[in-house]
Amino acid sequence: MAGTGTGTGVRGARRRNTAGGRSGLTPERIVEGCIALLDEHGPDALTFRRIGGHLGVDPTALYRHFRDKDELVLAVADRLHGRVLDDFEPSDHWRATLQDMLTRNRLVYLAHPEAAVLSVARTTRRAAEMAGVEIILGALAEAGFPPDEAVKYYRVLVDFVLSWCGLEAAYLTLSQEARSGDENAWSREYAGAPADRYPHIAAAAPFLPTVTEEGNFALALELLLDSVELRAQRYAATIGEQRATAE
Amino acid sequence: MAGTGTGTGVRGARRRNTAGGRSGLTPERIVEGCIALLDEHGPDALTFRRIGGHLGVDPTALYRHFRDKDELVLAVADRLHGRVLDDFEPSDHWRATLQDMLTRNRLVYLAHPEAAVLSVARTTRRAAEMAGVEIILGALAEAGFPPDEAVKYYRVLVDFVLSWCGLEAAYLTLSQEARSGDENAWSREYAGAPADRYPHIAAAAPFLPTVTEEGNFALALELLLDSVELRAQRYAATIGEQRATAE
DNA sequence: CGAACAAGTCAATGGCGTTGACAAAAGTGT
DNA sequence: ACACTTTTGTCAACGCCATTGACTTGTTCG
Repeated sequence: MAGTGTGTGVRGARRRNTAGGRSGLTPERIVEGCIALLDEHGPDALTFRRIGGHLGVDPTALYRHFRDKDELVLAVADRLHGRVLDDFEPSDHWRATLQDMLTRNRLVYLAHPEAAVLSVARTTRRAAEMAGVEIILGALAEAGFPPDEAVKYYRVLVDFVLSWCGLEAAYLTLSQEARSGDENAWSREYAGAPADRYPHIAAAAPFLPTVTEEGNFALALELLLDSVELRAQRYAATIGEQRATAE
Repeated sequence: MAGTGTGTGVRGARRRNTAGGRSGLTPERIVEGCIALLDEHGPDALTFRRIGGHLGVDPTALYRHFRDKDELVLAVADRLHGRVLDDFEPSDHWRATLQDMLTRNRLVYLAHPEAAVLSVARTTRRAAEMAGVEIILGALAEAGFPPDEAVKYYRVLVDFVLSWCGLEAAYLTLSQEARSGDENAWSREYAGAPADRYPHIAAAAPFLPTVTEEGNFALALELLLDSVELRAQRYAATIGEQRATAE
């Protein structure tokens, strides 16, 4: 229950409900500072020393508001998670709703990879998360799935987007050298693969760099939703059949 | 390039092809020690000091075999990749080949969650990785895709299985408290969701705990391969059409 | 007003990756 | 066998990190 950090386990016991101490430092201001720092200087900049410097405050002052760095990162993640649904409007077709929502989810997470990496495997159980689950389950119900079927596809879609974002975010948090090395692997080393031992790689090598991250995600999501839609249609057909034979 | 660590950039210039120095320290022994350490004490245990302690060697001795920690992690990752292919036999149908290989990939990674977390995001560009890529591209070629199409589905399938394993592995490496807390979220807090605000969650709640990790992965993979197969058939049909009209 | 306590500061701890200087062992050429 | 070069393990140190305990200062409430 990371919350805003106001609660148990914070240095100096419980906090009064005032608007900041003598430096005007609040969990909200800290989280905002962290996001600014992440956006400006990258994931490696998220250290207590640099956050403190950015806010004009002693680094250890942050411990008055967050128990440790993990709680701080989760608070940042919470703030971002809310943004996914901030101005989200369900579409009139269930498939468009799912596609829009999952795509937005990815964009928000990838805007802040450091927070994403640490939070994809966690369940926050806060209001924003529940609202998102409700929307997805609603879309699947609209597709025609009964609850016991819907939960299966719900888990597939959620785990898919979370894990995919986790992978992309982890990649973004790599150091610059490691990342450029990995990127060169595709265009250089795979292109130089011996055609006798790796014929298919040799044939595919020219096209490997043409795949973009956005296109890759879009295709994966499209493949999944295609299958879900197909099964929804089949499910509806068998239900209709059962109804027809029952009458 | 990075290879086993024997190569450029390693402290002390190039190395002779002897079987270890005066302590019998080799890149292979180091990697094995790392995996043992990861399995036993988790991902945070992978520090030069602890590796050195585990191998009975000065921590900085590792720099004679690996330029930096990144290169070491890559070597560990490739060892895992290699285990996926150790006794793998391609099936006679391309879909079975893909399904078997990706399923094996998951099993190997989840057997060493700590190592998996560190390696899923990396492209190792070593032999084992290339062999796996070749198999997947070969299966897609067998499905009827030309290289420029095959690379798209290759990237989808690989990124899917890597990211999925990363998420599951990250979950397995969470502390016991965090994990049980997250598990309770599904059965307790979601079950107690107010039915007026979250009607679909309320309806689905009883079925949420019935989803297993294995079944979840199997379903996701099945959905993806269904779509890939469908597109392969459609692609073959349009090619046949073009041939028919060309004659 | 004064006691209680929150909130910021300071100094210090131990761990991390990494580096440079050094010593000992192992190979190499004569 | 000898001097040589190169490898490879060791040692001490640097700067960074998160985190802690003891302090000071400001705020707030009885």
